[in-house]
Amino acid sequence: MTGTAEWLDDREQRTWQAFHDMQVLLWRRLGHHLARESGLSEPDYAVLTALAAAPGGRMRPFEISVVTDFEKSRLHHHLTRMVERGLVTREPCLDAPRGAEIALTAAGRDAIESAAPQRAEHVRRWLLQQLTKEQQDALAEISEAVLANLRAAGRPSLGGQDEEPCSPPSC
Amino acid sequence: MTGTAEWLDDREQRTWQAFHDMQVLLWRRLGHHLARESGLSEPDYAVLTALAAAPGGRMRPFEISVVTDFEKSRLHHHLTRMVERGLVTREPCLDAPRGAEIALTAAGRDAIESAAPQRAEHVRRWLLQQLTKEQQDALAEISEAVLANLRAAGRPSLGGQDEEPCSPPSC
DNA sequence: ACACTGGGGTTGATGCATCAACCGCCCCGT
DNA sequence: ACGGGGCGGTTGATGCATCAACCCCAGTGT
Repeated sequence: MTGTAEWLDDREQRTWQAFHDMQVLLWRRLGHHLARESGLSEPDYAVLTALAAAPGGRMRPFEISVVTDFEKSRLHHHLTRMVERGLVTREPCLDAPRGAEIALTAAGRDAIESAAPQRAEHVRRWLLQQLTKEQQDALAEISEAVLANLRAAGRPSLGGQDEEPCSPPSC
Repeated sequence: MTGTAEWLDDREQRTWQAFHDMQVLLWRRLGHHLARESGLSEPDYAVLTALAAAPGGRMRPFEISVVTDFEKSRLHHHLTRMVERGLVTREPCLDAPRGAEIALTAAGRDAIESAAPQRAEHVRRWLLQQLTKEQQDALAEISEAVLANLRAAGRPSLGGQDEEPCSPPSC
């Protein structure tokens, strides 16, 4: 189609395969430890982290969705489950008629404060400690490069050009 | 506890944050493209790839679970959905009483054969082309190092030592 | 004044992931 | 011959992710 080969060459294949497998296993491991030791899921952790950093432990849902990068619907459903478990409360927003406000409960703050150091330890143990300092920096640069490209191509209307969010040659 | 600081230092934090965000966005992008262009999910793709590489397009479920690294239960549920969509069939296994056999249908083979080149293109476009060859190799080495550690610690009874699958100091 | 649009939020349906328990059968030890 | 244990497979329950549609209100244009 676009003149590219059908599949990946050896170097590409090795990189992709290793990256793919590593990533799957790493998330699984981190998620399991988080759940077993803190009773929190990854999205729980993301939401609680955002709330804990906010003044008063309170945020509007759409603010949370910005920092966690969750769709509003996903976030709403997740908040509903978190309310049921007593981690947060959903209150009507005072200065906006149609708005809601999410507030951390005491249990929620306890949960995130006890989970955070464990999380740091796990990230070190399963990822960072396996790498030299040079590799850590290399991984940061790699990630930032890939991320920049993803974000650039994911926002069609931002730089002024009406670029396609799909693949460049033929979409 | 183990003498480690409570949270990550600046270098660690940068690496972790970038890696985390990159990974989330990259999977989202790849998954969306796969779904929109091929009508397949990531697990569909993994299962179909395994089957397409098997002689006759047939495998026992437990064989699939080995190569895809899916739990048997997850795999069973997923296969059920794939059967309903006509991608594979589930047949009683001839030479094993209690066993089943999964076979690729014509539709399943079409799906994977048309999806594979697109997949390769996406992996190149969103990951590999953003990296220099040195970075590709660095990412492969990083991934393999992390993966080796994950796999080693994930199998307590293999080297002879009864090692903990949890963090090393206190589990 | 009135239709339009857009943002914040909600809902329901569907598909995917995980856990726990269970069934049948084979193999092994005694 | 009989009792366990383990493996391949199945089931149901629950939580998470995604999509599409919808509601309400505010601001805007005309």
